[in-house]
Amino acid sequence: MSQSTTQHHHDPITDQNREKILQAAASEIHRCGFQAASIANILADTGLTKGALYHHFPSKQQLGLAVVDEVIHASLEQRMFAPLRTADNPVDTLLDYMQFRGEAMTDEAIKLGCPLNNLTQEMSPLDDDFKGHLNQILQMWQSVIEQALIKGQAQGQIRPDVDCSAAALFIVSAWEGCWGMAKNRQSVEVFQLCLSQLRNYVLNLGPGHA
Amino acid sequence: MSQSTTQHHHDPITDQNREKILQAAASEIHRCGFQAASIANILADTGLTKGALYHHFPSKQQLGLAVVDEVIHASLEQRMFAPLRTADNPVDTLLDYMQFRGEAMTDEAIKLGCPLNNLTQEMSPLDDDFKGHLNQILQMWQSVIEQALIKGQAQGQIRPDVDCSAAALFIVSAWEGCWGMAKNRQSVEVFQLCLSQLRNYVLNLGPGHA
DNA sequence: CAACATCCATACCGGTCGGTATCTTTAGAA
DNA sequence: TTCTAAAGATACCGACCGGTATGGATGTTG
Repeated sequence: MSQSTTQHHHDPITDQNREKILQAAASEIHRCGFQAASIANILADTGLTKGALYHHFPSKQQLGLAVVDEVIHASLEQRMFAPLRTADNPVDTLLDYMQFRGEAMTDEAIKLGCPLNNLTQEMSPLDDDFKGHLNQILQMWQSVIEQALIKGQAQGQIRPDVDCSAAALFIVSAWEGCWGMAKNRQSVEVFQLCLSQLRNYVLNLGPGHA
Repeated sequence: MSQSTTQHHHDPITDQNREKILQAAASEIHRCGFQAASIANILADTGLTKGALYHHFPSKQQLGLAVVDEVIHASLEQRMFAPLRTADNPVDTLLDYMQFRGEAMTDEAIKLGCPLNNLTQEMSPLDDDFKGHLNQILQMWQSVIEQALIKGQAQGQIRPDVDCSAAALFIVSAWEGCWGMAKNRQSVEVFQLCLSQLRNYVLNLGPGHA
């Protein structure tokens, strides 16, 4: 695979058109959802045609799954999971990240909603492949937060009696719920207000809040 | 309008076919979402044809809005809003209702998700009419819970420093979030576990948890 | 050069969609 | 009975969908 840069087969590094299609698909899916996402619109954004798309992806479903893995999962991994894993003080890192996400949120992003949650709500009941790939991301997210809370317990920031697994499950759930509520209201203030309540929940996991 | 039972025009009481279409549409939308809901499938369920549907509803959008108002809103009003409004002890009523919903939840309902949340996530960015009608339900829900918390403050069950509006916003958000998470996992146990964490949040609004 | 695989553009297909025009049937009112 | 309008059935339309078959570039290998 990495024997030579002039290899005969599929070289993912220089595959620019595939990446263009992937990004356009991610944008279209984010706007319209997967089922309503139009192949024609995606191609219009890229300037390419169906020949290019169906050369790189065997079907619309596989394109969607590639968006899930290579765009959504990759973005969360880089922006959230990795920092939480390597943080010395993961609980503060989590709280800071929630604060940051609230402040950096834009009207457009609120209007369209969380890409992960959108696809989860739409596709989980319809397609087991989507459900599996999305589930993997959500499980990873929950796991990262659970480990952060466990590390917080070792550091005395989280009470020892807290069920870190259940708390992590709830944090992820409520986080997506905040996105969803703000999406309907189309208000970043609602998102910030809602997320600050979630911050309160996390703070209440600390000592002195028995 | 109510002058006579033998009136010449549209009598909503004896309009059975309209109700059949409405229920079939609610079911189809619940399964597939609004955009993917097929008029043909709805009519196949009822045994009627397009002539009947487009006699009672001017468009698919208006049919969808009727489902929102006359099925989803009406159901929540009857099963949740009204009991909370008239309860002597609305905080306990809320906690009991959360418990009840968790225990009475079925695999099928978890798989399909919350009808209100499904439509909210799908349609809010796409259609202002849907957004408005759904927003009205969510605002009502939040308001009912906020009033319950305020009444709880008067009864000493909720700390006086609690921001009941923000807390109600978060409760509704997290509630839908729990449903969404369980929808991906397709597990009633996840729903119950998640909702029990939300119960903990509400309990932490009480005295002795400063 | 010739052979070949990659990459992508074009034209086209069957199927489904929401919606409409037209007609028949039904039923209440005079 | 006769008139009238609601109620609903049928056939049909244009638009869009995802997918495919084909052929033409392009560039690498023998």
